[in-house]
Amino acid sequence: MSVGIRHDDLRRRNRAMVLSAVRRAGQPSRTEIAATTGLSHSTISAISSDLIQEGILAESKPSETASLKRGRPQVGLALNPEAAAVVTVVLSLNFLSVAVIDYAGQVIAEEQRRLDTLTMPRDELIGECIAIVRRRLEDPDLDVGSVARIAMGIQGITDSHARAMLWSPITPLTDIPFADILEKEFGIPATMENDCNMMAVALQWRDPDRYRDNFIAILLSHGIGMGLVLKGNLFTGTHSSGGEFGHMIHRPGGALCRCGRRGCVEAYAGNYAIWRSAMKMSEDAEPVDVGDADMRALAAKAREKDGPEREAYRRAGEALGFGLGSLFALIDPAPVAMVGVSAAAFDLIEPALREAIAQTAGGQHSQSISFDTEPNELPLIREGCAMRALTFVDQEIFAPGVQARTGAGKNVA
Amino acid sequence: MSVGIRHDDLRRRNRAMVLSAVRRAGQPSRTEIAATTGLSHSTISAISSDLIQEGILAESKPSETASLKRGRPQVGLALNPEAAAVVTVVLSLNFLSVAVIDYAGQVIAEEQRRLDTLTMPRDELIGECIAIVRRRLEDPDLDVGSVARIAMGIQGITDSHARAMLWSPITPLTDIPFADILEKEFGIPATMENDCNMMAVALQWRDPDRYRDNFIAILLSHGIGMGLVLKGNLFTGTHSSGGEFGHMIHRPGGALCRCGRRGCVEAYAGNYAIWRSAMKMSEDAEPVDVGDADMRALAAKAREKDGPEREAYRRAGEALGFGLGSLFALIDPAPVAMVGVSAAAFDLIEPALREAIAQTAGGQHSQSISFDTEPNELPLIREGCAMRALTFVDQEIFAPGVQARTGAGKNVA
DNA sequence: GGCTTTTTTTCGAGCCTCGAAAAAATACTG
DNA sequence: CAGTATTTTTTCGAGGCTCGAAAAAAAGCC
Repeated sequence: MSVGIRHDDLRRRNRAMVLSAVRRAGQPSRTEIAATTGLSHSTISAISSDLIQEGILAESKPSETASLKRGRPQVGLALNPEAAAVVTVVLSLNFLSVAVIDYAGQVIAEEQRRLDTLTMPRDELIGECIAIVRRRLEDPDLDVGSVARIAMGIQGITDSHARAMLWSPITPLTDIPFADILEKEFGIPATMENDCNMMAVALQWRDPDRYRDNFIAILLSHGIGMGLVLKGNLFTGTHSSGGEFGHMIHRPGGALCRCGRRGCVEAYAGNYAIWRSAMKMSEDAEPVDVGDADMRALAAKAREKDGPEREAYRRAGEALGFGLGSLFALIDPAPVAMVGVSAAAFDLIEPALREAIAQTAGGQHSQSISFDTEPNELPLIREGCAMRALTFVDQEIFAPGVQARTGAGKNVA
Repeated sequence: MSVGIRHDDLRRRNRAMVLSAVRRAGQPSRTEIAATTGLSHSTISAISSDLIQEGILAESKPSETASLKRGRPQVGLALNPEAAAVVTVVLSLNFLSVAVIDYAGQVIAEEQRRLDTLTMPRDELIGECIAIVRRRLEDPDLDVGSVARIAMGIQGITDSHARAMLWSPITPLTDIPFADILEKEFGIPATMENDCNMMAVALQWRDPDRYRDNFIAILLSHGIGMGLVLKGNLFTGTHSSGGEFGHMIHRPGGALCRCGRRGCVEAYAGNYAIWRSAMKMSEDAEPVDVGDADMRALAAKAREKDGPEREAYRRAGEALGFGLGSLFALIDPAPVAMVGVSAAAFDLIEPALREAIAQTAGGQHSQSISFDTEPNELPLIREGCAMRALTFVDQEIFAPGVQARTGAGKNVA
């Protein structure tokens, strides 16, 4: 079934380990790396010497941190920003943004564009994505040859191998193999990632103390999405990106959901559902797109006085609470990050949510369930795409490292 | 974070790989092992020669399979039954059973006992478990020294490290660290496993074609439990055994569940819920224990004519269907095995189940969702415990293998 | 300036896996 | 029935990798 470990895998994996340690720690010394990886100093010395020679890592003068301890000062190792670059493409409702990011994770170029995703024909949508990437790649300031990976993020369902968009609320089009399209167009390996998964990846890098092994990122926006990290790994479905929290069933046969079915969590907690409920429209009313400004105004009104607006948020909280309760029955409680425009209204949602979750098996330790909010999802998605692309480069491009150095590897110097 | 690969890990892992290949294939030749593991013939030859010398594997004469092909006949490698033994302990409602199993997986001794688990005090319950194991271990026919692992399975929630029973429907007692208790008593490493997880493990060994990487085992009995295998690995919660499918919320504020909460799937699909509904009792009625024979009679009645009995199964199917729909929204559809006494009534459950699941996002490809039934859960649980214990021996006891052979390892012969 | 302390590199030993070739064990062939 | 072809298994030397110990390097301390 799974495959044995060949001898050459050893170096490959340990190289990846070292790169991962450097990316995580920033500027660790060789001694620190030896400690975190459990490998011997000699091994770390050999591997890092290789990586420096190959231009992947660089020694950094620790200017002020020195002169505190006695012995030989530690030399920090850092990622060489010029070792490679990656491109992120984020496609969301009526909005396309692209960024070029160096190997150390710094944004070195970006471009954003409004477009009408809902009505665009297939060719045009694909064309826009290709064009915006091409413009960045043809930027004369940029060393095109060093771009080693493209990571595209989209709101909606992707396949479990991160190759294609299967379905998305931002367009009626389905099954667009963006990863293959971009690879073919630019000859650079690409992936097509789910937006909420990328939010989770970004949170793991942003705040590793809070979001390390088990946590949940929930997008509260027009739709309801989820990115799930369990035991340190991003959770995906067996066929698709999975984790469609918004389409768990809250009330069988209940309110009409954007997906055409009834009773989904999203049909009570999505922006359109909150709006529909606040406007005292029927639960069968066709979902409409509500702007962020309108949602903020709605939240303000709900805070002001009791009424249908406040009730709408209460019902959203209830749906989210019972949904989380069912989720927690499966995976046990974990910290939650609420992301998106309605996360800014979490004060209106939280009481009913906590009340609902307390009525579920998953809410047994409801006081230990923590919530954090982040209103702006786009930066998170881009950050997640960037980290995903960079760790791919670490592990798949720089970790084999054998085909690059033709023989003259470690015996020089 | 995760640790680098040391040089000695290599042999250890590849030994484990070989043992795993042999356990899976039965009597593979060295050539077959080389093919499945991807290791070279020389490596397999060296490792298997070690394992044979250590008495873990044995060559087996392939009596009739030979004389079909031309060249040198393949020599089958098999697990040496006497290399070790494991003990399984299965504790279920009013029933305790223990078995001793040899390294090749054959039962070599067993004992079963009825006891009143619901009223037993803590010391007595623990005492009975210890006593039954002791009786088997002190059997003069058995080589006690070779017992390398005890795996205990119980209906209920265990912790994610498989050390303790946290909660169980078979006893009002909570938080019994059975694994520690057995280890202390017998000086043999032990685990405390969740019953449904063991069902899933057993199915994976019984029918690897059908149940390989992604599948669901659902226990339809007094309560509703689930064992989940995703991407080839048993799924567990972050703190507990997790996968409490029966306590996902079907109808917020709905029928009274055995867990004291309302609207759980189990409160509609557990034996007591079906019974309660068929007897036209209130949804608030306290759950009662229903015997297997009564359930079979109820199913017979439901098959006979339309009426409250048939309606009760219909409602159970609806709850299971919406629950599966929510589960599939998270993990995508996968084959399902229905286990337990009510699995024998799956014909009564299936129509409503399929109808419900078709109304959910997870049921999008409802025709591709397959169901299989197995009325008897106890043999599955024991089998799962046995395989879990045996693979532990493969990987943790026989795979280091270094401390056992003092120097005189491979250079002999 | 010598001594202490800490980090990093060097060096030889010990394993492990691999590929190629040899050995072993059987069926086919004339 | 002896020789040949075929397939499996073992043997052997080469190449790599990691490790521990010792050496080297680079500071601060007195």
